[in-house]
Amino acid sequence: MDLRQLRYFQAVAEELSYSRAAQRLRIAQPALSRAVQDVEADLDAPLLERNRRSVSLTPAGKVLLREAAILFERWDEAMRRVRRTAAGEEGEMRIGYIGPPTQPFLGRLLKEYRRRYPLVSIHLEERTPERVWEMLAKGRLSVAFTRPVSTADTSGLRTILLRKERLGVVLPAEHPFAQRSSVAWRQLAREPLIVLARREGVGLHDAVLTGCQQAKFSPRVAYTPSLIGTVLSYVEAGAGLGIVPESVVPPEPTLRFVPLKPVVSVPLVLVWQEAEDTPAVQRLRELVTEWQRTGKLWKAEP
Amino acid sequence: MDLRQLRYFQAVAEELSYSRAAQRLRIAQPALSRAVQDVEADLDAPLLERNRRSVSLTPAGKVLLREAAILFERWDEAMRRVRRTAAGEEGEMRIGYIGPPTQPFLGRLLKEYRRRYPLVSIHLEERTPERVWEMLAKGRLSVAFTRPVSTADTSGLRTILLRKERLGVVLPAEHPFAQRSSVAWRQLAREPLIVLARREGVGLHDAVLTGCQQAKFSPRVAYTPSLIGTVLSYVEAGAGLGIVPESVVPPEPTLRFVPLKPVVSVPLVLVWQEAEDTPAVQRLRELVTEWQRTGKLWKAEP
DNA sequence: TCACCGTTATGCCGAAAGCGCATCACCAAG
DNA sequence: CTTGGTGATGCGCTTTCGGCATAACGGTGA
Repeated sequence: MDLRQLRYFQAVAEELSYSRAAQRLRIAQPALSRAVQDVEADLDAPLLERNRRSVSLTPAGKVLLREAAILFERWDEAMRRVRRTAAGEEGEMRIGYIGPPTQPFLGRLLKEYRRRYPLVSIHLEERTPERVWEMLAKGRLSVAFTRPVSTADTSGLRTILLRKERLGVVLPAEHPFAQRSSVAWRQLAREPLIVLARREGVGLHDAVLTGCQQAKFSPRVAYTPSLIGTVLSYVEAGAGLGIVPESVVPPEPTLRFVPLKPVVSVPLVLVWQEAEDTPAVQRLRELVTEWQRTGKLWKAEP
Repeated sequence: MDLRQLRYFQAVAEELSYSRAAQRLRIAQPALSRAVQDVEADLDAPLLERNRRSVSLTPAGKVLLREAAILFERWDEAMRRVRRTAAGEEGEMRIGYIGPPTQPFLGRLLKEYRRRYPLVSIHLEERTPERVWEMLAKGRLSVAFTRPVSTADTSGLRTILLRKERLGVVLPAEHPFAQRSSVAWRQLAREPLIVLARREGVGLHDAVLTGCQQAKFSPRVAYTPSLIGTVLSYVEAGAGLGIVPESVVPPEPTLRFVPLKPVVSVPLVLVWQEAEDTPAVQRLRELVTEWQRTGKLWKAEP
């Protein structure tokens, strides 16, 4: 027994007429006659009562008609789902990300993604850059927004650069450097510095150390808090000068951000498993590329 | 896309190997290769990743594999149900019956039926004989145990005789007739009689009147209660003599049943719609026939 | 490095199945 | 009794399906 045969039976059972059903199916009537006979033989069950000039359903026929409707429904649904999955319009995606540097765009990006592909279910995992890379390597994430980490195992992973952020110094508005358009690394040699803890952001922390090293001094690191916001709090409290990427705009008017020279930058990247490059991830990449190309994010609210 | 193709895809997806799948399906490997390609073209979705020496599932392939399992499950279930329905092992049956004369056997009969065909759902409707015939004519019942009713429309209905019950007189144990082996109708001429109400049992009531008429007298009908049990109560109370079929065995030792001569009997029949003669009903008829033939009912409890 | 083995894909042919046309058998209505 | 419409059947054509032989390819071992 076959889908084609079932479809034919269904047509006859619904029309209660072989000739009308044949018209509907755009085939000749004898083919139908055969098909239904074959089905009956296959199930060894009479399905249609063809007595004098009228066709009616036997109990088994009624059951089959009901079941057929259900089966075709499920069948179509299954085909739809496969197509949608292949097109990246349906599926599942686990996104890893690090909070602060992605905060300015991630929300709006995902909002647009959900608008376009509402059937893709998204799981978000906020972690430290190191954890993100680890989960990615283990296949626990489909894709991630993070910073490069030198220790990470990047085999089988592919990345695209989203942005490079210059490092700069955050200082109180009344500080002598506050009005300048840039500050040299050298000038930080004697200052107490405040940098994000290494375990929270290896890339950033190491970039700061590299900057100092290239300027040939060893930094006096006063504090290494776990949150980027806490860096700002320390600065406000006069505990020293903070070093952060430019995306960390101080919200308080009492603080200033001044870029450091020579430019040292920390990249932000999009990473994914080459092996698990699902259509849903591809669509996300397309969206990111579109954003990069046009330079425009989508409005938060339509 | 086709059931065959889906089955082929399923085999490959489960084995993750074309050649093993081909072995399992007992076909040659090239046929499989084609079939899967056709499916992929049909859905325009890649389903299998055949890279270097290994076959793996794409996201769409995973979805299809899951859906396929569900679909085949439902498909098999549907086929099973149709077969079972045709064999009368599954289905629905509305049985009409009249209470008192069927009481000695109906319970055990249905118990055995349920034991043999547990998936047939049975609806029981107890009515007066007239109502039973009416519902049968309207197609509201699949089959019924009842007594013939002269006014009933029997077109399209078929009946088989279950038993013919002789009429007899129920009287107090101390009554002069109580020790006799039969009583002539004539002898009831002067007695006050108690008969079931005509609206409750036309066949029985009319049979009594016919008996009297053939004995050439008009009966003195004292009471016509609605329940057969009430007939016995009246007799016990000394209100007259009851006339009932022999299946009404007086449980009280104070009452006696004595057959009437000449024999007048009321039949009990099994009736069904010729047009709605479902397999479930056929099985019930077979069971009844078996009972009639062997004369044996099945034990109430195994 | 190269031959070899086992993998999937492709070309080709014979067998089988599906379909349409013509026609039959049947029944009801005119 | 004819006529028109129904489903069933016989037959030939076309399509499809499967098998065989073989190609293309990648991994493995000498």
